[in-house]
Amino acid sequence: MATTFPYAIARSAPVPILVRAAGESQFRSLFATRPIERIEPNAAVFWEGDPANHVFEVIEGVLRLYRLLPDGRRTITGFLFPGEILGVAFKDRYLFTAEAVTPVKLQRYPRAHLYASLARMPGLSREMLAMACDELSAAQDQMLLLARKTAQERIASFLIAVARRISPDATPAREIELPMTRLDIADYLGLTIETVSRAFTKLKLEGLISLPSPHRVMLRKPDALQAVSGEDEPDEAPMAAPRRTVRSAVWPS
Amino acid sequence: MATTFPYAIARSAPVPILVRAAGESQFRSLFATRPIERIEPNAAVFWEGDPANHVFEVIEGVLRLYRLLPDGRRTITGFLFPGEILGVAFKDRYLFTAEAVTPVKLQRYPRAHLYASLARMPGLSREMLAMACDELSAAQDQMLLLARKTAQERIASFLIAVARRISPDATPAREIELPMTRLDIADYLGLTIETVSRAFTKLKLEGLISLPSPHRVMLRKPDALQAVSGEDEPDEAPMAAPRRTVRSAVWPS
DNA sequence: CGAGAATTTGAAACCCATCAATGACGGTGG
DNA sequence: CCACCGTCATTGATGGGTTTCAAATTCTCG
Repeated sequence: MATTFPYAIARSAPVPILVRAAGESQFRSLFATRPIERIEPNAAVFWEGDPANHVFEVIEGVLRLYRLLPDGRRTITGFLFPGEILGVAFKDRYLFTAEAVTPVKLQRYPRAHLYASLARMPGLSREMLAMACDELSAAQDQMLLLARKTAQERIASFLIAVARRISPDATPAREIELPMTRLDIADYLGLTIETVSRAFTKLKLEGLISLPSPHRVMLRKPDALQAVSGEDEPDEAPMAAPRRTVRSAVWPS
Repeated sequence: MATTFPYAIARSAPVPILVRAAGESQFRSLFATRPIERIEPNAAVFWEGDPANHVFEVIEGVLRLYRLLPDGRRTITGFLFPGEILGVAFKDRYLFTAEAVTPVKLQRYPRAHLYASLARMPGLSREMLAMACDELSAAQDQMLLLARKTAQERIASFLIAVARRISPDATPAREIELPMTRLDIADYLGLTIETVSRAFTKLKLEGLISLPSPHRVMLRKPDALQAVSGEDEPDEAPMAAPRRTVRSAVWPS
């Protein structure tokens, strides 16, 4: 399809948008009376480019959200856990494909109703903006991970993030389940399955984790894992790195 | 700072948020009466973690937005061009640092006023949501680029994206200026300056671009460039790749 | 228990990063 | 005016982390 240059850039065109978000909210109250639907593993909730007619709440199970390049290369932009919300698009088409990793239960709410609710519930749009912001923050974390972290750091970051995400309270879980396959993890972290596997093995040999089964991980030394993740201050920083930028004259004004 | 595990994950904590967006809008009308401020190259508009007290519109020049890992590794999450908007946070702190690449003129608007305006201007929150969605779409494109594209593909994608962005009308510019340094480009694309430079040279040798100067690029074969970017259908796809996922029972309902 | 799928492990190749040196500008001061 | 100098970009040589290709092993589930 030799699309001529100007109008091509296939994916960033008039595509849809977002999103995922969790929380207690006016938002979730919308779903109260909706029937629960079930999806089998590897079935899609919707495809990238589908008309974005509904928003969804995940009741049970895990979803993966992904985009593809035309030749099939895939990046998983995120996983969705119970309690999180999906499809709050503000374009008319979905930005990505959403598929079930495990058996999933979810509720659906029509976007048209959502817009009506926006008028009625004053806090709702604010809430949706906050959700979009959280999403963006996560996306930027992920960009930093993909652009600059080593394989080992990516895996460590991933394990820590999952541990925090699945635990309802403040203390991250010590033992986590990873329902997704190594391929899913690889496509999420910008690696191959072999590299993912080797990174797990290395962390295991170093005693930071153990793997009772491929889909179950015990975090034996969470703070050591945190250190490996690249998010900690490096030990040796005797003198602070000098800022290379100039303080702006703008801020004080 | 050996933060104990639970509360660590420094960056995704209660940090701030967003954003960038362009457009004709109610939004931009807010800035009408504001004085124009000037920033010199490499000076910061604000730092990651600063209280997010203002939103900004870029009048002239280019900004870079970036995040750092504690050890100094950097990822530029985006560049901001004239007409685009910055700092529409919905947390209380900025998510990233914003610095001038070139001499920049911008206008500032207090966020507190913005919230007041939200009540007065009904379309505004909708507009802001749309902006957040565009931003997210761009972020996901970038994730795909960082996770799965080769150096050559990244550079081609970047050039095409800039050509589209700087041209007000629909037809991308044939000749573009890149005010940012090779290091900025490298940190945006998850590469090193050497790899960026070699990719430019290779595209030049292949006749797809020419480089009158390091900061000026002529796109000689835009559609060939598009083909290199990885966003085109690969030539050889005699039979469509089989979908590996199952059509969901959910959608038709 | 058995079969296919998923994961792990191994060996080799490759792309990009790193280290190093040269070249091109742009601004400054003699 | 032009040599000097610092910064940035380019080019070269080498090395390493990850990918690719391949095979063995383990897991899962009917």
